Amino acid sequence: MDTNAPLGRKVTLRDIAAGCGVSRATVSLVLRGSPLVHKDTRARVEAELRRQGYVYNRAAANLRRRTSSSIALVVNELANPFFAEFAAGVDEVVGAAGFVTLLGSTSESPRREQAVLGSLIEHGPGGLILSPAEGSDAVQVLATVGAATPLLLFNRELGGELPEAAHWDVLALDNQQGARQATEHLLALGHRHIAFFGGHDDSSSCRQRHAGYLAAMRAAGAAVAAHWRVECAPTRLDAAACVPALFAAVPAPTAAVCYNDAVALGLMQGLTRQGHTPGRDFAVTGFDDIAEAALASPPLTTLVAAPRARGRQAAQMLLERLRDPGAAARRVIAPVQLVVRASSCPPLA
Amino acid sequence: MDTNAPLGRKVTLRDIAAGCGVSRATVSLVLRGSPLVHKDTRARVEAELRRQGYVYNRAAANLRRRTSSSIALVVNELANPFFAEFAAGVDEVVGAAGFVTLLGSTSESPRREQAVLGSLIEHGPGGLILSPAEGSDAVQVLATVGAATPLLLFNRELGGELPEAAHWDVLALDNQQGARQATEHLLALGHRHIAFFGGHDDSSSCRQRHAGYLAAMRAAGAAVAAHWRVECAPTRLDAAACVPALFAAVPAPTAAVCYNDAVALGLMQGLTRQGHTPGRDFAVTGFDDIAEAALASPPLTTLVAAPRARGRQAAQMLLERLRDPGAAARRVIAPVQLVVRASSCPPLA
DNA sequence: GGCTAGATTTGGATCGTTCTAACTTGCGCA
DNA sequence: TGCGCAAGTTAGAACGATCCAAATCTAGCC
Repeated sequence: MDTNAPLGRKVTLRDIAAGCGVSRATVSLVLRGSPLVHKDTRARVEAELRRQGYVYNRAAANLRRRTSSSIALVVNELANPFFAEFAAGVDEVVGAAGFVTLLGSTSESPRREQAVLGSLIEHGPGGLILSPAEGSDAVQVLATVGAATPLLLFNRELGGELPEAAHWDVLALDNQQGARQATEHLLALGHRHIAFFGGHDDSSSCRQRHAGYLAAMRAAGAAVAAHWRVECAPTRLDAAACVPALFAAVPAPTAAVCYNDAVALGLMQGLTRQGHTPGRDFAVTGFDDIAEAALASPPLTTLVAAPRARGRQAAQMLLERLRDPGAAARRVIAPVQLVVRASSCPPLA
Repeated sequence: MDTNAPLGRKVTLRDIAAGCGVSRATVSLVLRGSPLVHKDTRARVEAELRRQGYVYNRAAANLRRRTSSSIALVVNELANPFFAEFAAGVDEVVGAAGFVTLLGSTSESPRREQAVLGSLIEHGPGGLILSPAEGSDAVQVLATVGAATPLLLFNRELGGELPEAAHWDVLALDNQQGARQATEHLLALGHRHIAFFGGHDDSSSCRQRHAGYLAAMRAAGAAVAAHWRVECAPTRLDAAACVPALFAAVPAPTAAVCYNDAVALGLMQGLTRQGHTPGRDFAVTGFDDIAEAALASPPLTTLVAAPRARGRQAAQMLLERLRDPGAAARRVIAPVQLVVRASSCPPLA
């Protein structure tokens, strides 16, 4: 191929047609594997395609056919391993379906999210998977995405007033049930003084997890002391710094359900610094099962959300929506699974 | 906006033009902020754009202008945090330049790489950033990418025979210099018996790192025993299993430069199992500075490659290439930086 | 040979935008 | 009055594919 590439002008249908004495229409049919063209013609055209090194211009085709061959994926933070896995899962399915993934990362900034959405939408994706930035507004998002592009929300809800006719699909994690499982696990081990540690209550996922914790405590008839709820930024560093607050009053907790793994790791670090030994005299659970969770010492009991599988699932849901735009909006809550490791010990006798 | 959206037909220039009694050309000029249109006309058109909820069709524009507004990014494994960071860096710069990122992940399979490249290239990206899968072939890659799309290789070389007129840009890490720094650091601490542990010599990055180690040893006049080179798969598990080989003969090493962090963590695990205490009676260095490195016990001395910055750099290089397609091919070797942590101790007295 | 059914092929319009070259105006000035 | 010029505006042909309806080419059959 490429034998006489003019270098600069791309090879088009017209060149191929001219090159083997058929019409553009015929070449187009060959490209799309139509049964209408004669075997010999097809062979001749295919040879010419190879000879000239033709590459299909899908944008032109999409323009004419009024179709799309891409899916946009906007995540709040691609560098976060959780979302990287998610993106990998999305791309896997999207690619297998013959679509291409348009990527955007928002760094948790609603302003950047608006810009990214605006830019992506101009490329006419067939659908959009969005893991909203913290604090992004439903009305604004809908305004730039428009009603024509199917939208699937992952992991978080949109903030602000919901417009009346808001219809999009949702794939969320079962935060509440997950935190409840973790709490029940600690209760079953014999703990009664269990804290809920980390995160901020203005994040919806944190509220849901906290609610799950409270539900489990209530169901077990366990009292909850006010100082057992310690808020902090969802980072290892801030978590470690906030540990003293847990022991500021009596009764001190003997275990903590953490907002997520980062916080849990920070908590364990802070505990060690105070002379405690997590996994021996204090039980800890996390959420997410990030890579470090299994490697920490002690290894962290946590909830696995299987982000890659979630990515595949999200892509699948969106593809189904493309097939049937009229179907009712779906709301899928994916279960999470408790993995018990050494960090969740029974209370000291 | 969106007041009377026909739902199904998208709003085009023609609709706007008709809606406010000007020609398509004028609307087009307004969209592109041309100074040619009269202030009042512009205002009228802009109002109509908002009223009808117009969204720009960049694909159509690209078709006519014969330009592109996307950059393709193909990585061998997006779920790997190193490449996720890299991708985030790429997207940051690509997005800021008004382009969109087309994403593809190959799962280290040259076959999938071919498929992904073929699919992406049909969308006519302005350029392509590729971190090749292990074992992907130069001739094949060039055949599907074509000569028209600028190519930037990251992190790895392409295998196979290089075609005569192979011109692409390259951004690589300074593997050799990095390993040399690590080795010199151990030498400076007083070690003389230093092993090179892990990786396979058929990977180019491993060969480069090994060469850096040898150069440092040679420069210091330190002898190198044959059993100090232990090959293993670049995984924690296999590394831990191969530890005994280091001590199979005398003199036993007192330190090891490892192929990467995964291997280094495995080595430390294996050492502990054998009754050694890494960071006290055996010094270890890694490569990559993965997230776990700082959290391991002891924290791992390693080389940071700053993948996010590399992503930004790669995107920048490609954008420069788009601006000046004729410039000579560039080959940038990004330096890596040694971070000293507790795993690299001086030899026991 | 004329006629028809089926198999192939094709010209020209079209998708939504931009580009080119030309077309209006209005105004100042000889 | 007529002319040139600048400022605004626009018709119509692209870009590279697909769709549609119509054209062409077989055979087969009476």
